[in-house]
Amino acid sequence: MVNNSKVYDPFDAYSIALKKIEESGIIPTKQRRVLAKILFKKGNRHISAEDLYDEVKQEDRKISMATIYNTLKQFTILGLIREIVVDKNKSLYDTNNEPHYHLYIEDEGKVHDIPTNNINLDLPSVPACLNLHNIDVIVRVRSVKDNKKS
Amino acid sequence: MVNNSKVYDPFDAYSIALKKIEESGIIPTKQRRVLAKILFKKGNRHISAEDLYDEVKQEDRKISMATIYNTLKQFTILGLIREIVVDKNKSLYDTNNEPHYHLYIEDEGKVHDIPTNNINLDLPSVPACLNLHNIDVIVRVRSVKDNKKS
DNA sequence: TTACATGCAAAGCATTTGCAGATAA
DNA sequence: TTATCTGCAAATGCTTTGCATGTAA
Repeated sequence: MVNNSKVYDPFDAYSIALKKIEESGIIPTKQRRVLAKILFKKGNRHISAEDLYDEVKQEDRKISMATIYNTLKQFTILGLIREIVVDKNKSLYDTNNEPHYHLYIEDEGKVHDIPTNNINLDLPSVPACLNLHNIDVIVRVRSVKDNKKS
Repeated sequence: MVNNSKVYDPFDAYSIALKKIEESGIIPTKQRRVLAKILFKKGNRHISAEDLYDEVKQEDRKISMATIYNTLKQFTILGLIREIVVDKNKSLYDTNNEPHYHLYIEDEGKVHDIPTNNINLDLPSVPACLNLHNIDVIVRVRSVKDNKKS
């Protein structure tokens, strides 16, 4: 018996995530709960697999990279997080489930959210033969101090 | 002496590209001209490094992958093409220099252009401390026939 | 008990790099 | 001639996979 039975709190992202995990049929193992806590107990995040690995270590635990990747994939399929591909060589995982877009500061490798109400995106309707999955908007910027050519 | 001295045609994308290459100071070597021809003589394209490699081979030539990657990077820096990262493990290079956004059909791995006049994107103004580099809009869709969950 | 999950190490794969030889001007 | 470029092979770095072991219920 897993002892994580707290009362479901519809305003707590971690609580919501745990509920979705349980409902989905996958087992809420210790690793999955630890990762969910890191992901959802600290507000909206844009976190890489390696960041997660390090944060687990900071809690004097250890979860293998294989499990971290597996879990990130499962959480993505469950709709708990969203993968954002800002750079060829690194995926970030976004815990913000509200519609929003991203400001990517290239020289820092950091992502910030842009609330949707600041953006007005009128798309032509998607053809009936296609299922809309996602709309990624990434505004790519560089710090002014970093004035390398174009 | 490189024998590619045709009259500059301001309406031909290949001609424009060659001119920019010459003006930039990099040498318009045979490899660079072959790649520029493939990129710009066939209308707007979204092509991967491997696609390019294969198309060169179809012309009974051979250009090494290292050179292809080097050239794509240089052309990107020169502003001749734009790198679009649709998927974690593959970059595509876009020869369309007009402002536009992308429709990405995930199960096919294909990208189509969405003309800008079909989209109305009102962004909050970028803070003065940042240089706007690019805005990527990727509309991710799946074929209806491909009805895997979520 | 048993299906499912984890973790290690190895594999995979796109991309980059080091460097010797080739080439443009 | 000489700076620049090319191509091979090796290296890199993120991510995935195979498989033996562990675990939740």
